[in-house]
Amino acid sequence: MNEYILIVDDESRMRKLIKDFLVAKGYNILEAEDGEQALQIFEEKADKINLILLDVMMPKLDGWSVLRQIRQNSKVPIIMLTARGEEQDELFGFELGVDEYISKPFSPKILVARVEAILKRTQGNNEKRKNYDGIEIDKEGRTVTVDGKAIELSLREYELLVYLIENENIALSRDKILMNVWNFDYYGDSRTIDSHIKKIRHKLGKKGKYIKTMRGVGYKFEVK
Amino acid sequence: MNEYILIVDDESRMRKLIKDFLVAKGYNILEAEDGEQALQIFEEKADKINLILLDVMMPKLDGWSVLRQIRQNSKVPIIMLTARGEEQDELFGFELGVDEYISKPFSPKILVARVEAILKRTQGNNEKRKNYDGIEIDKEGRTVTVDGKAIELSLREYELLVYLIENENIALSRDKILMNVWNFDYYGDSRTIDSHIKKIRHKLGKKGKYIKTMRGVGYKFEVK
DNA sequence: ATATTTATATAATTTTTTTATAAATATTAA
DNA sequence: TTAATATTTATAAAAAAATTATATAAATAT
Repeated sequence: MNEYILIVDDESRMRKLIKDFLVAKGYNILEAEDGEQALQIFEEKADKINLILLDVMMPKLDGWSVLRQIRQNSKVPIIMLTARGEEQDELFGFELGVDEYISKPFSPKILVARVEAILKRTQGNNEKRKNYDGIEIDKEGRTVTVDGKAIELSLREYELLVYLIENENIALSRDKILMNVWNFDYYGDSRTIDSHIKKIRHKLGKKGKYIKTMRGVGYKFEVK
Repeated sequence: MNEYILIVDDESRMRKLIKDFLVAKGYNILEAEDGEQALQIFEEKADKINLILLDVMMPKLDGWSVLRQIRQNSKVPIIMLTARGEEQDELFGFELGVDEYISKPFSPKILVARVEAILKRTQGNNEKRKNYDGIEIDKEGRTVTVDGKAIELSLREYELLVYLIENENIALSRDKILMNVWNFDYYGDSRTIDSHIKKIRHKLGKKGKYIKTMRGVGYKFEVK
């Protein structure tokens, strides 16, 4: 349960409405107010985003264009938000890889139901707890235990560790880590990541060695 | 752990498959091979049955009809078994009170995981009284006692505490808490939640420590 | 009237970032 | 290859920033 949903709509009121209901259901929300911003955000956080709610009518770049662009290299589930009367486009959309349509106005209940149905379908077996040679992450509780003993991690430490672990066996550059664990625009350079890595390693004790240093690149979580 | 699960499917092979896995997990199984039988069994044993696995396509009386009948006077959790491609019915189902969908073919692992998840969710909440290391909530009476001694909580305090406790071991964000305990959205960030937490902790005395602060996130109720 | 809820201000605490230096690793020249 | 040099990361401690706890006051509801 740590899914990210990108809401793309030019009306801030609409975004807020949707967001509130999804937040209440425990989803993390990203917002874009036009197509260009949507593409930009998606490019940065593609690996985090589990579903996109995409309005059709938008200034700058409409929903269809965004859809096409994203579909060039991603299969992320997309729900299109259409105004009533745009049904004739639906068939067209399915061919481009739309997963669902919801026509405005819609009840929040329906929206939530569809989102949950799709995520259930696509996520498949998304276990809440995972165990990596004794390092166990409980996402609901946001706690980490090592060999059954809880360790205390700060927010950033927790998120950094989870990010590394979710990308097990993948070398992650510092840039990528900053993009995903910190906020989009983060200027600070210095040894911030290193400091956190150090603390995490220390708190993991013997198992800290699973966080490998990839010299010149970044870090990698690898159990072996 | 003495839960009864009713499996409704016209294919005996399918029933056997599901049954074997659930029996292995320690559940008691009842079987029905069509909708009529399902209703009959449910009528007889309604108070014993904790969950129903219900196939949609069946002779005599299909899954939807069974669902509707049962929902007239029971909230028993129901998981619908659908053939692939019946997704469009899902929304319809949710409104009728379906708790989950599993589409065939499915892996037994997924089935078991969902069954367990639902039972955990529903069983926990069903009890009118629960005791968390001396903190006891009587939902009917809307009272809380600590080590047998009643404490006085205001409306918000009570609801906040119940919300935290019902989500035991789950880290709850401030947003989520606001949405669920205050049920309106809320501008400006004041320390309202914190104030209430403080008061609850104080009233819980020593046991106030079970409300953990999740820095950067929110709060979590955790007895340990 | 009284109790409850929310707002505000400040203190206390924790987290995050920066900084400086040491250590490790890689690169280059002899 | 070895030694010198450069680059990168590890580490610790200090500084800065962010978050929460708490008390009290104000607003609101009962």
